[in-house]
Order: sequence, then structure tokens, then C-alpha cells
Amino acid sequence: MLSEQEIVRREALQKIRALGIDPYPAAKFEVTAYAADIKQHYSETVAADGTKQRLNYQDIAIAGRLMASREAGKAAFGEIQDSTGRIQIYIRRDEICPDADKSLYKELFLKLLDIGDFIGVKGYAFRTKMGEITVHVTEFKLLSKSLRPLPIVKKDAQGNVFDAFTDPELRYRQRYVDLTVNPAVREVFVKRTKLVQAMRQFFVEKGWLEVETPILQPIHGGAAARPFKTHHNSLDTALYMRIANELYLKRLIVGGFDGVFEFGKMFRNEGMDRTHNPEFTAMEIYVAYKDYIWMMEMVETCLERVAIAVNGTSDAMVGDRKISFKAPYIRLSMTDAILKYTGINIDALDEAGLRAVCKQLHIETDASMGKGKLIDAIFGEKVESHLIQPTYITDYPVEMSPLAKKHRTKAGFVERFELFVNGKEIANAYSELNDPIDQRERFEEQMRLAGRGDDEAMPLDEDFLRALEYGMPPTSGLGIGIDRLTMFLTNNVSIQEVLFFPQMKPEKGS
RNA sequence: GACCUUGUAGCUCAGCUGGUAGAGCAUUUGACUUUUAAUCAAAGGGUCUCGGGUUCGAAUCCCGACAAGGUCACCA
Repeated sequence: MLSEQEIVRREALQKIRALGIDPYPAAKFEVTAYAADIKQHYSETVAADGTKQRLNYQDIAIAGRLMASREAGKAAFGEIQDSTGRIQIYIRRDEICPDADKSLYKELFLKLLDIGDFIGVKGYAFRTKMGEITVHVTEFKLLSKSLRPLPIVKKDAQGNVFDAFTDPELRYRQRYVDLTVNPAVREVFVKRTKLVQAMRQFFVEKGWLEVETPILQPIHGGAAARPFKTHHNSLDTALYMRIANELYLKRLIVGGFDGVFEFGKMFRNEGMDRTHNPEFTAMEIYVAYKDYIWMMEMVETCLERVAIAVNGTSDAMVGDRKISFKAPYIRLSMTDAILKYTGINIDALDEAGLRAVCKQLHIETDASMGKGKLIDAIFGEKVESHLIQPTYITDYPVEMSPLAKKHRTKAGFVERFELFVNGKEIANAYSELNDPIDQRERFEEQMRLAGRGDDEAMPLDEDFLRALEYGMPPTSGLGIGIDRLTMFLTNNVSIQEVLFFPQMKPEKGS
């Protein structure tokens, strides 16, 4: 069932064809200027007698969507939106139609063109009486007809917005419309790309190698999460969508690369909310002969540079808080962090002692929780939310980190850090476990957890162990959540705002 | 998974204790040769998310479903 406006546009399409005009022409349209450049660089001189001399953009071709039209009898104003923004156009009937036949202006331009149509315009730039830099149209060409009405967002001179296209469901399902009518949305995604490019360039300059590893994996390793399971028909075997690429990247370190990194989609079959999408982007990097202390310095140097590449400054607003990504960042061991925010020193405590602390702090526990989980519970409840400025929390309980190397001096802990910003984790790194015997024991411990019903415990990966047995140099590894980092650097609280196409339930009637 | 809120024209929203479905923008027709939320005049446009129920009568009240947002839980 078509709406009235859709019917009108389909009728216009037929009339355009009847005029002998192809509403979807194949030929290229040579664009020679862009809205933002013209508005920024147009110049003219005004002589003493008031006559103006226009200095540039006097023979240009621009293309984009027609986003507004204001008709005034024998002349009309419109706005064209290209990839750089909008610029006003001005068209005069008797210039477009110098002869008696005025239909090109009156029929095609005024009646058959609609908001949303792509047109190409040739002409010259000038400044109107009102001071608006405008393209005076000498020729125009329909490049693609739009059959659906766009939501028209208008803004008055005071900057008040009318009829903003704000319904989140419509915006996410029809991101193309969102991008067309909400320029701020486009900006977020441009920043996301700048972020990834800056980080990639940082690693490339260090000489590290960008690689690709399997998304379909026979064993889902490298993280604690529930996977998506699928099936390969001709192999007749189960495959999992990767929840992490860690184990493959370490195999590459075994194979002799000094540094490898991958930006890739990860898939986790878990709940969705404003910080979790079933598929998300992680960057993981592994560098041989380094440790987690080195990695902290690398990360803060990298993030400072990334923040500047994205926003032009190392400061970022998150909500109404100013976060400084300028290196160096605070470093605090997990036990010191707990001491700082609770006043309790857990260093010497055994499991019973930790349980008593939880009770004292009104933190719920259950019998299955070991030392590591208890410490993590205290940290999660009492510390995390205080970590506003970028803060490294170091040295985690060994039980929670089956792929990290045991701490060089602290028994029961591993060489690991997580980076917290605004109370949320955005990065996770280890001195990687390269002792194959220890690694096998850690996997076996995970299997015991799985046997007790932990459906997120890591499965044992024989081939990965075989690789470690051949020998992996000491290596430091890091994972960064690219979506979350983008959220911080663009001041968004919802992951859906930094994903072009966030996962949605199927649309009704499709 | 639990709870709360929302779903009305292309968009943004009104719609009272249940009584013929409303506005602005957009659309259509007309006027206007420097407008910019253009203006002026007129017109058209609705499966009130879907399915039940109560009622003489439901956009409105009740039940259920679907979708979205939020809070929490889970998760990293």
C-alpha cells in the first residue's frame, strides 16, 4: 500500500520518462566542486562603486541530493547536499528556458523534482543579497529519482531544530535515512574510521604486520564467552564464529613474526544492551620479546595519538566529564586499588578471609566462587566505577586469566592489566603465557570448570598447545574494544550509535 | 531474563472522565524574479502496531502478542 506521497513520486517518474528524460541515467556526471569547499573558499571583491567581481568557482559542477526548495515565481532557491554538506542553489526560469517553452523549469524543475532526488548542477558561485554563498544554476540534470519522502529536518535562525528524525528504531533500521538527514551521525562514523586508521598507522609505523585469521573456528578459544555455533556442510563438522582471535595470533608469533595485529569482528552469543552488540570489533596485537609493562607505555602513547587524530585534542568529553587521554596513565595493582577504595588490604587473605570481606561490604557471594572470583567481585562492586580517568589496573588473580603468564613476583597473580576509562574496561593485556606445561594445566582447570557447568570456560586447544611446545618467545598481547573506544571518543553512551547497522530484531512484514 | 515507559498521517507530536481523528512541517493546486523553518490562499492524506475482550459505542479501559527505549540482572 503506497502512501499518497509515494504515488505522487511514481507518477512524476512516469511523466519524466514521458518527457524523454531518463530518471536513472547511466553516464557519469563529472563533479568539479563540493559544497563545503565552495562555502569555505568562495571569494569576491567589491569595487568603490559597489560592483562585485567574483573570483572563483565560476564554472563548476556539483552533485547531490536536493534537500530543500523555495519557489518564488519565475525563480527558485534550493539546497543540494553532497558528501561535504549543503549549499544553496538559485535557478531562474528565463535562463533555463530562454525560449517560449518554459516546461523544463515549470514542469521538470518545479513539479517533477522532489526532495531527495539526486541532481547534477552546472553553474557559478555567487553571494546573494542575504549573504548566502549560492550556486547559480545554468544547467541541471536529474541523476536519480527518489520514490520515498525523506523526513525533513529544519532548523531556524536561532538553531532550533524542527521535526528532528529521532526515533531510534527508524534511525537504526534505516541508517541510510539517518545519515542523509542527520549530519552529526555521519560525523560519528567518520570519527570511527579516523580512529581505526590512526591506530593502524601507529602499528604499521612500528613495523608490525596486519594479518587476518579465521572467523570460522573448530574450537572457540581466547576468551570466556558463549559462541555462535554453525555447521559446515561438506566437512560435516561443527564450526564456531570466533569469540577472539588471540590463539591464532599467538600461533603467528610462534611462526616467527615479531608483531602481528588484527582488526576484526568478534561474535558473542550473549545478551544485548546499550554496550553489547552480538558482533563487535576488537583490535588484538601481539609483540614478541615484550612484557605487559612495556605494553602499558605502548597503549598510552597510541591512545593519546588516536584521540588527537579523532578530535584534534587528547581531551574527550564523556557525558559532562572531561577525560584526558594524554599519556601517561595511572597504574594501580588490583589489590592496591581495592585498598584505596575500601581501605581493606586483601593481600594476605585466604578464601575464607575474602568471603568475610565480601560479607562486610554487602557483596553477594556463592559457594562456587574461588579466591579469584571473590577478588574480582570486590573490585567490580567497589572500585570499577571510580576509575574515571584512564587507569591501568594490573596483576589479576590467576584463576581468571588462563592465558596470562604467572606474575614474576606475586604468587597467585598473573601479569595482566586492564585499562579503565569512565568506569568501563576498554583494553585488556597480558604478558602472554608461553610455558606449554603451565598452559595445559590452565586449560585442564578450565575443563574442570566446564564440567561443573560453566558454559563460558575455555575448551582445550591441542593444536595451540602443540604450537607453544615448539616454543613461543616471551610476548605481550593486547585487545582493545574498538566500539567502546569509539563511544568514548564520540561521547555516545549507546553502542548502536557507533555501529552503522546494530543488530535488531527482524522487522515486521519482512 | 525481570520490571518500567512508548507505539496515532511521510516526519515530529496533541488527542481530557470512552462519544464523528487533530496540528506543524511534508504532499497537491494556485500566486510570487534574491529566498533560507520563505510567505500567502485552498485541498487531499489515517488498518490510531497487531489480535482478542468489556461497552450501545474503544486511539482512549482490560488481556495477550510484536517492536523499540530505559533500569536492573547476566556478560567482558
